[in-house]
Amino acid sequence: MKDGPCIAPIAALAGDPARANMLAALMSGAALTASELAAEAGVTAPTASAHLAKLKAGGMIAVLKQGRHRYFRLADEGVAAMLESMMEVAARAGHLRARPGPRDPALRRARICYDHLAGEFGVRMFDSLVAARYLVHRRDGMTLTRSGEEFLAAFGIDVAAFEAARRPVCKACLDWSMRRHHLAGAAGAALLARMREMKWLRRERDSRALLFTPDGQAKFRRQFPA
Amino acid sequence: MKDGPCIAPIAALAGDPARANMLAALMSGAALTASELAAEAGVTAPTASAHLAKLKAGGMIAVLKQGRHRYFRLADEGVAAMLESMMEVAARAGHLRARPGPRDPALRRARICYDHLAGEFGVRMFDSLVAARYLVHRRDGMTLTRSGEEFLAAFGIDVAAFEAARRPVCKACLDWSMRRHHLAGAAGAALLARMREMKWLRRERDSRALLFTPDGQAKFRRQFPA
DNA sequence: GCGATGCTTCGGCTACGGTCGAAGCATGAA
DNA sequence: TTCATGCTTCGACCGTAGCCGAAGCATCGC
Repeated sequence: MKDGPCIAPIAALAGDPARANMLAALMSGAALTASELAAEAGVTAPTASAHLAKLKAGGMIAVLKQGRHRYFRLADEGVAAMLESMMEVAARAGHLRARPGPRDPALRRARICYDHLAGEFGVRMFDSLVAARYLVHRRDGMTLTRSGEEFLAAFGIDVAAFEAARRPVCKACLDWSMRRHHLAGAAGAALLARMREMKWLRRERDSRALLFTPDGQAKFRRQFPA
Repeated sequence: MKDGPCIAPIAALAGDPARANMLAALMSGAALTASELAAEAGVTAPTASAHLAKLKAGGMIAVLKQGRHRYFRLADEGVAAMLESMMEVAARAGHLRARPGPRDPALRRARICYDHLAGEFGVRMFDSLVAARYLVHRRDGMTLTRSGEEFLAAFGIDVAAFEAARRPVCKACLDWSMRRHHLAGAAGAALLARMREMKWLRRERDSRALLFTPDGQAKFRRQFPA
């Protein structure tokens, strides 16, 4: 079995935390620049450059030169499928790990994931948006529908700003506590920001937990019916 | 995206060559002992022990104690699916990598893969055995049929010895140069051993290439028609 | 009981690979 | 042209993780 397609070098590519973060960010299907990926991975530009060169050499990502930017995306469907299956295994392992200790319930209910809402509330919002067809699944990710844009605008969000930002508008992010999806991307971030603006919730000190006010919770339930 | 199931530790487990070899060996679906896996990975017992402990901790493999042996197998279908998808990506990358430089043609034709025949000859033998229904696909691997056993016996192989050995009799091994399967496992090893015994081929010095004699090649073609 | 076998733990060595700062190329803007 | 931005290359540092030999536990066979 020394022959066969040896998975070690491929797996090793995804095995580094910095590269794994980059790949996870690219799972949205969007093409991101080297700088964006560096920020996503939490490393400096030189380090990111080295990582991206390796991912490229390993056939995991494809690059598109455009002006002085370099956009990176996953090489093909196969790579995306592989990452997906890794997430499945990781989620299962993580799930089992979470089983013994009933983790902080506040974190399970609502927490901040990078810059958007995760946990039970995050999953509920995601499901609600999908049920209302404000958000639809597309090849390679999620898309905001016309009615979805109107909904966000009515919610007090500057939808036009999404166009300006290079960041993907909608991104489904797998929730480690629920093993379901919640909304990431620019829209996910904007929704959380708006909720904080309206004082529906506040961030707990020194924690990623988000605490809803009674009033905020009621309004959330009305806005995002199960 | 800091949340989500983080794939890095999982991928890192499969990213080490020794562990990758172990996992690949377990892909047959069989349960193997620590010693067997150590040999498969080409490391000493202590090293293998450490690797297996890590794989276990990561939820990739399950262990079954039986007497003074410890049998290891893949934890679940999800892990197998993940490894499968990795092999797909690896094969694709390997294929592309092989494209530019026409690699050593002798290696492409016939080479030793661990202890069995790989390359064009290996694939041809595999296809021929399948076409004759000496070998059939089953859930989780290949099986030698009754007529297949008779065929091997007529070829001069001690089929009864397969039972004694704990090693899986038939195993399909993906060929990196052909991107097709060839036969591994005890039967694959026995077939190659018998061919060497009959002087159909010899191993090239300091290489994994196998050189067929003109006579051996003719007999091979007759024995394993395309 | 006693040795043999299978596996694990321990200690120490080594090397590979990730990391960064500084400098070097490109490309686009002024 | 000249400057600014985006990215890469270079050089050096450091930590982690793989590796083995020897010794230590278990379990089995006699």
